[in-house]
Order: sequence, then structure tokens, then C-alpha cells
Amino acid sequence: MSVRMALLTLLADGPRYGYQLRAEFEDRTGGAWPLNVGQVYTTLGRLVRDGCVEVDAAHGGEDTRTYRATPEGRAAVAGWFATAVPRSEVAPREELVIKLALAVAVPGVDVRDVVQGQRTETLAALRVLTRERAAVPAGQTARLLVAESRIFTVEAEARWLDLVESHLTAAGRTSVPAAPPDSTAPAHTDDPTVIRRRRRRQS
Amino acid sequence: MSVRMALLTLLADGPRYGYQLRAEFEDRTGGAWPLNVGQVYTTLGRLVRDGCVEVDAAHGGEDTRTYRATPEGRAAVAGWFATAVPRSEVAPREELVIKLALAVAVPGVDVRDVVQGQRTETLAALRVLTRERAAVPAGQTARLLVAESRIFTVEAEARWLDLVESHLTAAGRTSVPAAPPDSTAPAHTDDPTVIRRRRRRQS
DNA sequence: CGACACATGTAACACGTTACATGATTTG
DNA sequence: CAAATCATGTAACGTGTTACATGTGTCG
Repeated sequence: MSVRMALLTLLADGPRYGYQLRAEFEDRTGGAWPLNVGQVYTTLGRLVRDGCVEVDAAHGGEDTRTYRATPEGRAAVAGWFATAVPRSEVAPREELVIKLALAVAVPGVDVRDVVQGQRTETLAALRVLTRERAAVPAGQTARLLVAESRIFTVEAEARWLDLVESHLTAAGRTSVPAAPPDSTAPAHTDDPTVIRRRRRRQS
Repeated sequence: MSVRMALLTLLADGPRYGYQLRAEFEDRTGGAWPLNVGQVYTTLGRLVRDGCVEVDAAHGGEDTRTYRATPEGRAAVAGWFATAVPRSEVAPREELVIKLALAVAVPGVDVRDVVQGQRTETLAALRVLTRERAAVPAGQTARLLVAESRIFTVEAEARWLDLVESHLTAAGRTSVPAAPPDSTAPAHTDDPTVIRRRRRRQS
């Protein structure tokens, strides 16, 4: 949804062609998100199909096609900016959260090790991002916002990792020795959360 | 990647069948991520194709197929937990960040309005999430971690929104009146960031 | 001339989501 | 019996990614 609406936003500002859309998207967001050209054209195709964008092939010669937003497209942009990004919905499937949720829930994983390794990566990223933000030229608001957003996110991740670790010490659990690494063993037959397998059908 | 590795993690712990995988994934992550059954089977198909999982059809009767992790699959799980989620890579394409980066970069968008609307949504979500965390039963560590992760993320978003607004006041800009809403106007021909369109091919 | 950037796409794949099809079993 | 649940999938679609194909313009 993001790329689609971003391209449509640019087209609502004025007609553009494919390559230009990529360049402008990257430039206006500070080069934070490199955009593949192929995706521009596939996205444009869907926007045209959905009636949000029109093509004007004659305008730029035989080898450049100019795209412009339709009234429907401009309405979609206005609606996009007028509507907040929903946050009360289902949690996004963040790989790190799933990873740690599983790490504490299945045996044989050294949760403390996982947290330690991730913290190293996260703090390193934080240093890089802080340097990058300092290097943003004055006046480039969009670029600054993107940089600061990432810093806030990664900072929050670091503090969350601390909290995860505190939960581990509180529970006194660092690693479950786990059952023998026999993958043929039945899966948690003593666990009440497991669904009862239904009886075999008799022939 | 998340669902794939999550299912593989469960299968590395012991053989399971499709429906059971969904139930266990949802249960062990506290029901935060409802998982579609269809996705379980398509993901299992890819895991089998990639040699990470084997099928044992005979074990459960004609109508249940048991899946088990191969040694390669178990190695993949170990590698997954041993490797941190990369954070120094490209920024994830967060819809809200793209939205605000574009809002400050294209004319005709009332950035303050967008920030205000989003803050309302974000703070409302924060209240809901705080209540949800308080309702997590003691001992359910995985569920607690997921809840707290979301709280930290949304908190960071709220603080970022404040920062965005402070940038706006600092620049003294609240809304660019924007050019007339004439979508046929050439796009930013006076803007140095725009790529020069190359000359028309002669016949 | 050759390399590179501009400019247009298409194709193939991964992942996620929703909906549908097909049965068997359990339960009210 | 009828409905819900268990259990297996397939099909179609949206979005994103990478790679490929094709041709023009510019510049050293």
C-alpha cells in the first residue's frame, strides 16, 4: 500500500513518467528507500487498472509515457492523508518479536544468548543511525523525519530487549535443557494446549 | 520469513500436523497473530520443497499427514536463533513514515492535520494495549513479551509524532497553499531534483 | 566504439490474505 | 439430522523483490 499511495501522491501533484517517479520518490524521502524501477511500472499498471491513473502516451514522444492522476486518484490521496494509519488492529508480524516469543515458549533455545546477540546488533544500528541523522543537511525535513523515525524505533527495540531480559531473570530461567534432540518423539502429548488428534477413520 | 521459521521451529521440537501447527503457533504467541490455515499448508509445501521438512503420511491415518523437520531444517532453526535480525539494513517501508515524509515534501498537504489525526489514533491504541498487557495472566511470558513490544513501538511512534510537530513549528510551516489543483501542469520543471527529460527521438 | 545512464516494460518468485472445495467427526 | 469443528488442501489476488529484455542518448 505504501508504494502505491506514494506514487499516486506524486501523480496527484502533477503528471510524471515512470523513471521520474522513482527518482522523485527516492529523493523526497531522502534516499532511505531505494525503489526498483520494475515495481514502479507494475504499480502504475494496477493504478491504471483501478482507475486512479491515466496514461498519456503522445505527450512525451514514442518512448516516454506520461501518467497523470484521475479525479478518483486525487480523491484517494486526499482520503489517505485524512485517515490515520490504524494501530489498534492486529500486531504486525515483527520477526524479532515472533522469534523471542517462540524462544521462551519452546525448549532448547538459550533465550539469553538470543537477546544478547540482538542487543549487539541493535545498539550497533543505533550508533550508525545517530551518525546518519547528524549528517542530514539542514532544511531537508523529510530526510530528517525518516532518520529520526528509525532511531526512535531502534531505541524502543533496545529498551524492549532489556525488559525481556529482566523477565528472564525474574523467572529464574535462562535456558531449558530440553528433551533429547529426538525429532521423532511425539509432540508434547502431556501439554494441555495440544489439540487432541481425532480417532482414525475405520476403513 | 517469520511464519516459515516459526513453523519450522515448532517442527524442530517434534513432529506435528498442519492444524496443530496453527493452534500451537497462535497459542505460544498468546493469540497475538491469528494464522490462516491455508498459509500453514502453502508454507509447509515450500519447506518440504526446500528440504527442511519431511512428510509422514502413514503415521496418522489416511486423513492426517505428519510433518517432521529434517536435519537441514533443524540446522536452519539453530542458525536463525543464532543470527540477529539485521537492523543496519535498509529502513522498512513503514506506511506512516512514508506518508509524513511525502506530506512535508509535496505541496497541498496539511501536515499538522495529519500529525494530529495520527496522534489521536496512536494514543488510543496505546491505551488499549496498556489495558491488554495488564490482562495477561502471570507466567505467560511469551504473551507478555508480545504485548510489551507493541507498547514500546507505539510509544516510540507517539514521541516521534511530537518531534515531527516540533520540526514543523521550527520551520514555521504548517501548510503550503500549493499550486492550483491543475493536474495537467508540468511537474516541477523549476525543481533541480527533477530529471531532465531526454530529447525526443527524431522519427 | 564502448560503457553507462535513461526509459520502457515483462517474467518469475516469495510471502501474505481471503475464499473456496472436500470430507470426517463430534455434538446438540 | 444439522451444524460446528477438525483436517486437508487449492486458487486467486495484492504487494514486494530480483532479474531479464529492449532500445536510445550521452560522453569519454
